[in-house]
Amino acid sequence: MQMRISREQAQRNRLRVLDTASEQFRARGFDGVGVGDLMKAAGFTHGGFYNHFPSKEALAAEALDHAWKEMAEKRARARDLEQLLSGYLSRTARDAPGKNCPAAALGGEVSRQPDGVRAIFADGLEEMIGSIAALLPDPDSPATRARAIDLVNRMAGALMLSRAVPDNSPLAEEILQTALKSALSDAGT
Amino acid sequence: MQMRISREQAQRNRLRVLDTASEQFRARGFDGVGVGDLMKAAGFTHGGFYNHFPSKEALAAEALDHAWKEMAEKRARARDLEQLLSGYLSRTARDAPGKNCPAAALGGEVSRQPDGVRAIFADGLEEMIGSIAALLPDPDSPATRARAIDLVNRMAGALMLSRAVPDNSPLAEEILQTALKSALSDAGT
DNA sequence: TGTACATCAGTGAACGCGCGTTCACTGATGTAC
DNA sequence: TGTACATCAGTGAACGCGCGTTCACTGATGTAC
Repeated sequence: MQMRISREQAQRNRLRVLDTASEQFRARGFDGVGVGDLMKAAGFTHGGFYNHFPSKEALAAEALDHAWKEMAEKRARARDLEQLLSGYLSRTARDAPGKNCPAAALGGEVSRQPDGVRAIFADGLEEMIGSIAALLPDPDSPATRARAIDLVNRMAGALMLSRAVPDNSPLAEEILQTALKSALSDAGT
Repeated sequence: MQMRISREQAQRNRLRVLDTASEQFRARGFDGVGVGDLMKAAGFTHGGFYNHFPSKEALAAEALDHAWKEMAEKRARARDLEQLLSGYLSRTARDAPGKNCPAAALGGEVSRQPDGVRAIFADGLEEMIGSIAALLPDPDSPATRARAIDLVNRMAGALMLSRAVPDNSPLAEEILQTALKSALSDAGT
């Protein structure tokens, strides 16, 4: 039990809490994760939480932002739209909500969050739309933006619905496969 | 303060609690509505709840089923696919989650619910897919089922995302309008 | 470079509060005769 | 049809529990000289 950690270490600890929160919130929902659970999962006791964040709500906002940034990096790594879509609509992504798109995992709950959280959600979503448009032909046209929005709706919708339905059910699989096939053919080279 | 109501009245009261729960859960989420809140909103005190339902979880399952049935009736009233889509993807629907599609309102949370709830969700979703396929040309072909699934993904995705984004933001509007336009053109007569 | 003191990240007990659920009670309804 | 009694829908106080948050404390880190 060591106390009074160095400032660098404290910053690393803060980041660890944020990473953990970002994953846990997506996996269990904002209400499904307590401050105590969270700090324990990050390897701390609950009391220290308020050295880093003013409230759970403030953490929720920051964790959502963090999740979007992680997704943006992942998207930047995709070779092309096909690779991006088949990763997003994969069984692997379906079964790891904590490591994947916050829109699919938290969209429903975000609508009941305070405005700050919703604004951050909108920023991340806007960036997702932009990065998908960038992978389509004629990236800056309004028609392309519309196609990108439609793709995002399908992606988030399909991933969310596939998760809601019972695990390993044929419908769960069918939703993902159908969404991927339609998205690919609509976005066709 | 009158007690010991007639059996018919008791059944009507039960239904009132169920209606209220069905709306409140969609509007505020399962975790956002307490048994106390709910009974109060229905016009009762909390204690009587357990005369009608064994637990909040059992109510959640039944209320979800109830919501799906309500939606099925609404769909049955639609003249054609165009009318169905423009109602589903309207500002009115966006702003009244409690009276509209449980997939868009609760999909994310359902994935964290017990299997019973998820199975009921899947049944309702399956029926939604079927009733949309029925409005497309060649209703029974596998290709039509795929189109119906794709439409459902877009509908639920768009409604959820439009709600998550700040109220009255241009993006909220754009998501709905874009989704409606794309869905209509893909489903084109 | 060494010493003395202030700082503050993390600990864990404690807080008030709201939750889901239980229970003794009430008194009109439903039933037996 | 009338009377006596059992039933049970709804009430509201009470329960244990977990939540978000606070706080006194610890002791190594950071700083002043």
